[in-house]
Amino acid sequence: MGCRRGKSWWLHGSLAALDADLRACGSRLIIRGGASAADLLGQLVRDTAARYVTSERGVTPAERARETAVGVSLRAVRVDHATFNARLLVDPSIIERASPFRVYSAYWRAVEPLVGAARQIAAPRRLLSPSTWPASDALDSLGLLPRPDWAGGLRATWQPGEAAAAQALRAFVDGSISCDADQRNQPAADRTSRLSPYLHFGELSARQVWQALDRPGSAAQRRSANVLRGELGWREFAHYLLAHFPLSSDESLDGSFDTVDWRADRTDLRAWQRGRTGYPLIDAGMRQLWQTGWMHNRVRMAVASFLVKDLLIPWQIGARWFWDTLVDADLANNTLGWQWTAGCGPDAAPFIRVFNPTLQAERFDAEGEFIRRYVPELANLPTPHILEPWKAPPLVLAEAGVDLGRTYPYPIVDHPAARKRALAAFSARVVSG
DNA sequence: TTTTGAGTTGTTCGA
DNA sequence: GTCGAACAACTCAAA
Repeated sequence: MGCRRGKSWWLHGSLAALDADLRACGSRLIIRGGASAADLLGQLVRDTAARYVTSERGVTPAERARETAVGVSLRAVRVDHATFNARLLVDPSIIERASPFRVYSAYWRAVEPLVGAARQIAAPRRLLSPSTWPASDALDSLGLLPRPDWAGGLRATWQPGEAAAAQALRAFVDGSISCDADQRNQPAADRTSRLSPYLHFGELSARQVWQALDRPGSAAQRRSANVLRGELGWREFAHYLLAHFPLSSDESLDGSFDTVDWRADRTDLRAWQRGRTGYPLIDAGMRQLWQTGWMHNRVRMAVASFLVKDLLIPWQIGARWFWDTLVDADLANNTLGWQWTAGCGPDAAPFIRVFNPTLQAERFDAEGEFIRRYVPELANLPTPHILEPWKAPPLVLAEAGVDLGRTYPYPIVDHPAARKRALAAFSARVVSG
């Protein structure tokens, strides 16, 4: 099972849409590959006699290294290079502190008031063209589209591009924001914004979302909007953390987690990746990810907890799987999510957090609607039993066409026992000064 | 953005 | 009608 790179598929669509948008105002997208960004930009600047280059300011270590190299290369040919914070509500570097925040609530209390009411400037309708256009590689030459074509599930679910992003934002603000915050926790309800890939690819900015949320409404709507501002707050926090702890995408913020007696069980890992753990909510989530390149956040937490706690597999392995399969795979958000769930990162909880996959299903998918959608072999099981097929009476299973161990697996671990094993392994880790 | 188990209180039901 | 066992419902602390 190789990697899928859902986000490569997205990037292809995103670049195609950008090129179309640019062409509509008299410009076009130039694609160059095969060398470092610094060399390629140096070349392009010579080809076009450009005097000034601007770019978005990055956050990840790779982006920052690239910016430095580009800056050096452009200065050498006396071209100005300026970077701007376009990705975040608040630039992480302006938050002055002796030691960086490590807990979300304290971070957001300090940073939310700094989110200014930035003025929005409309995109220009016309762009100046050079006298001759520099050569561009074809978009297809980047090889971003999967071969063989497995992207049908993605095409059915998503439309990349700025226009689609604006539409998704409008639809969300008009509709889902008015719904009960509880509904947004239910994976079957489809009430989340689904804006994450647009935010990741810069087809939508956090400021645009922030402003869209800032509008009059009932008390319930304002509460709901506040919860969503908090989600943007988590996104800010994730980028802030990665900026301050550039190694955290690979290393636990709490080093004692390296001394946990992790398991490296490839069979269990594979069962998790394929959605064949025997826990219906976990399997539904993992299959949603595989089919659509996305997973509901509530379920992300549950499957991550299952991998790290129930299977005792290091969070980095799960993070890599998400990285390869999510269309919204974002280094900062992915890192924070996994470190938080593993408990080795930015979490103020004084206890080891272990999700119970059945309890989560009872709370957030009580009717088994989400499970039925992604685990069709269980679809005919009546409602209480679909959450715990291994406890269903043989007759009920037979009537639903479920043959445990054949059409659907028995649980690969017993959750209560796995929980105890995890708690023991975690408390046995070596905490050094 | 959690779960579990212990302890307490409340309810039911049969003798 | 009363008593007490059994169990459900609830709260709370600890991991």
